[in-house]
Amino acid sequence: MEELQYHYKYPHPAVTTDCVIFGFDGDKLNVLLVERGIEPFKGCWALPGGFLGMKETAEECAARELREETGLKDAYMQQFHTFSSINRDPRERVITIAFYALVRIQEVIGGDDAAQAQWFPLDATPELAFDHEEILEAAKQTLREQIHFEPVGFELLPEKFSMKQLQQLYEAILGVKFDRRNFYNKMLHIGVLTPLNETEWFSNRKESFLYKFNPEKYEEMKRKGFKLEF
Amino acid sequence: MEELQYHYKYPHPAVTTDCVIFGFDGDKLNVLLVERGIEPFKGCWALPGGFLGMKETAEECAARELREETGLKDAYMQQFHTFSSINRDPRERVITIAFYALVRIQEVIGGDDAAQAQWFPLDATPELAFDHEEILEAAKQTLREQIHFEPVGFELLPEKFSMKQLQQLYEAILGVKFDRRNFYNKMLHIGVLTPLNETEWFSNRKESFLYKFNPEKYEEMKRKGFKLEF
DNA sequence: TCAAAAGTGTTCGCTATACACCCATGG
DNA sequence: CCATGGGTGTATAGCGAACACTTTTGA
Repeated sequence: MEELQYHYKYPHPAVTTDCVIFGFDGDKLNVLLVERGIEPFKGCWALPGGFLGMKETAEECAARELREETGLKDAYMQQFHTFSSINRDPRERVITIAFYALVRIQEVIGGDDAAQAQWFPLDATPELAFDHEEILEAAKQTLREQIHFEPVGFELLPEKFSMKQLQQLYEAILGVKFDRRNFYNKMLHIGVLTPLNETEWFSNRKESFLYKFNPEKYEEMKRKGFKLEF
Repeated sequence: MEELQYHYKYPHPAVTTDCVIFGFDGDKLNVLLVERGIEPFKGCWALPGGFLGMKETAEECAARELREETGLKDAYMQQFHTFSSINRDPRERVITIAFYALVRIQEVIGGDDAAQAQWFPLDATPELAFDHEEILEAAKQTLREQIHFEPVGFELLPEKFSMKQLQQLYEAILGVKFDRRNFYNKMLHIGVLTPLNETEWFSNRKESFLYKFNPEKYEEMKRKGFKLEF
């Protein structure tokens, strides 16, 4: 028989955090999923997540999950919604605080539980456990909105990147196509990119210039009020 | 001695919702606060809120709080953040799902607990219980961001309003001043306003034309992609 | 008759957009 | 030598910001 050693005067729901971990492979946006090893939904793919400890905030809990799955310690991470449908979990009432994280896919090493973690392109995700499809959909929507105010793109790219990569990322997030020349002009004009005098071969036709993100410039622009129109 | 009749294998935090209820009085943005009748923070002003029932979602819980305080049944309401600091509440671990609501201040009637509810201008709020100052600050920030994508302003105004009122509301939310003529032109140009052939006397100098919000036009614009720049 | 509120247009500069040309490379 | 990828510049239209005049009314 189970020991039920925690007692309360009123009923309490369980609280978890779930993480939608986005990574960009240079072509498509991907999300990291784990295969559940226990019931319910055993064998089903799900978002990484877990119960909130009593001595940690939701942010700490989500960061812990991220570290366990990716080995990353300080990725960009943001709370975006709390899901509280009554029957989310068949075991008991569970509400989950959902986060999304942006990571450089190259930096991800197998975490503690990495055996069953796997990247999926956003347009080819499997069926998910619980209400995780809804959570994933909400995360995608939030990311699309955030990108207008925050340079979230840069969190997903390596330190040095080509303009083409940056464009592909924005196209992948927003689901639209941009004119290559206008995209170059705009990005260079707003000034958050520092051109490097380096090139790299991405295609086998021609080498590309590399850029890096300029955080000081970005902070300055955010203070003055800022818009990134697309 | 208290009866502790709810038992769990693992510790569970308590979960509440808190509501930041904004109202516009034609001049300034206001927030509805309640005076706490019980410990902790007895006598202190706080955001309306309460414990999540086991048979209601966070959204239902917040709507219930709103109804109890304002008598309103279907105001605009939006979840914006979940606060989970460890010692938010001295009694036990409590996490709170925070919502903000936009209501027409004229439509608010005394709710069930109205005796101790009171509107405060945003620039003259008293000291608040718990971490409610932080919650209020986050709500203001969220509202400022939302107003660029959603016509949240209209939720705060009466059905018929003058251009001046609309401008004052936007100024109050964003904390800036606009050129009266440019504001008129822009608002009329984007087409979400329907001019009414009616006037009303707001000042004692000259009567003002009235407008109403056009939701169909707004939905159409939102589908096509949309920006409200200020 | 003067001050304050409110309604209406014009001008200018910037920027988003559409679009064309050149260079380098591998086959 | 040509197809492909990649770098750069220009012309135009539309929008945002600055700005002036008129009318109405109460004091």
